[in-house]
Amino acid sequence: MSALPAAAQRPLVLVDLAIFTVLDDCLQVLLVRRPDEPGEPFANQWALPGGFVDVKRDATLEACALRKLREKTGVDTPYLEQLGSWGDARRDPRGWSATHVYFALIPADRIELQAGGNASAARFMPVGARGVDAALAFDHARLLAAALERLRAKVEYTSLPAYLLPEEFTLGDLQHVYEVVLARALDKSAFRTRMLAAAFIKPTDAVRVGANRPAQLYRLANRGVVAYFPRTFSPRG
Amino acid sequence: MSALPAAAQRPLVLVDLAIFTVLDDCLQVLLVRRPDEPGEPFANQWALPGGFVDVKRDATLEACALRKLREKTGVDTPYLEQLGSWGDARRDPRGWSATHVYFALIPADRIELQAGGNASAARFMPVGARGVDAALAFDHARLLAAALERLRAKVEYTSLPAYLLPEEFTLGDLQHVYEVVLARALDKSAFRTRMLAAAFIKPTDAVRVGANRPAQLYRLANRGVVAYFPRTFSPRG
DNA sequence: ACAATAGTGTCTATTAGACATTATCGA
DNA sequence: TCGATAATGTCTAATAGACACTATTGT
Repeated sequence: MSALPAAAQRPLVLVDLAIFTVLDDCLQVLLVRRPDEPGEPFANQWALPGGFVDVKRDATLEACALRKLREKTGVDTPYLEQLGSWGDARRDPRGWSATHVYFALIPADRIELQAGGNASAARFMPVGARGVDAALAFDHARLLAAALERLRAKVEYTSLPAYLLPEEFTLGDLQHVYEVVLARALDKSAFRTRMLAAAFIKPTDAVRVGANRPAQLYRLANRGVVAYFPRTFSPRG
Repeated sequence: MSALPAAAQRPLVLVDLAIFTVLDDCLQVLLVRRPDEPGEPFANQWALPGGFVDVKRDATLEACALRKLREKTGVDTPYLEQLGSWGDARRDPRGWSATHVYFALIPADRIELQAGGNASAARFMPVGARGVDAALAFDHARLLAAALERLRAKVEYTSLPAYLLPEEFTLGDLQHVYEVVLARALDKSAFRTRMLAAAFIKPTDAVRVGANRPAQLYRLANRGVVAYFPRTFSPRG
């Protein structure tokens, strides 16, 4: 049992991505259309972007995820977190396969969709309470469900939604993305106290003007550090 | 890029396990000694138990993890959670490899260590603030570090330590394992209120007698459900 | 002046932590 | 009676949520 598995006995290894953004006041996930070519399973169906690890090009799994992210969106350094891995004998008709799933958050204003490569089309699709409307290829429905569960759970007690915004944003903007992802309203006063106490944002020296009182602009104090709140948002908590 | 990778271009796929228990008032992790055989890297060094996925025997990654867990400990259904995956070109001298890491919690009283198979020895080793004393094979030191970080973080706001205890336990026992894993003392009154409010344990109709007032025995209300507390344990929080 | 959003203040119910007190057993 | 641990009660400081109120812009 300790011997190296014969090459033919090795599972297929893939990386898939759940890339989220907030567009039109709605949480959306990036999907690509499967190519319609001989030997390609699930032709023309929608799927999460991803594919095989290339041992020649990808030094690490994360590098592979970043490469695929860049290829699809043109974005270089969003928030990227490993979600988990799924592997079994039946999820891909081409053989025993294991996929490493990452989830990414990117601001809508930085996206430049690239439909090239293996995908004949790429688009963001709105996410409802139970996922997207389209049927997804492979087991991507459950991968997406897991990504959504993780995202919605973490939004309750972390600063993750800040990565869905442009570099500069107001506290109103921030509250809005929280409310979009959580699909419920939050109290303004409590929200502001909480965000400022967590100290993961710092005011810039600019304000946003409009048909109302100007709003202070903020930016992340440190893009690499996610803030964890000591409690959940839950009402009456 | 969409073509199936040639068999020789496929990464090696492994599963490794961080199996924790509390023994002698100390958090411990199961390690195995690498075999001293030709072609086996890191001969005689300590490592996390694990090995190649066997596409003939393992229907899924989790089934593979459970198989290895059973082979090493004789235990069938402890707490098992996927930690994440690590894959790159250099972590294993035998080639580009990706390992799926699981972490398990098991009660010390159910363990029957099995040293057979690929491992010439297996033992629990105490875990300090920065891991174990021994040097570990491969990149297992960082895998263990990640497992410890996850465990210690989750102990702050979940019922995980209950899986380190026998089926029946007192609130005193429970507080003790929390204190061992957190390496700090907790207030008894707050602890009890919190555990009972979370309602993941239910009293049995038995008590434990001793040289003091008898203690109510509890058991998990539902072994499959982990309780999440609305706050962290942090003092003055 | 008014609409609109930004930002702050006040009140209250809840609760975690600290610590004291009471309870119940064996020796 | 005493030692030991179980279990509960009391007090206080902190704070989240609810909501009212003030501030500052453009039109």
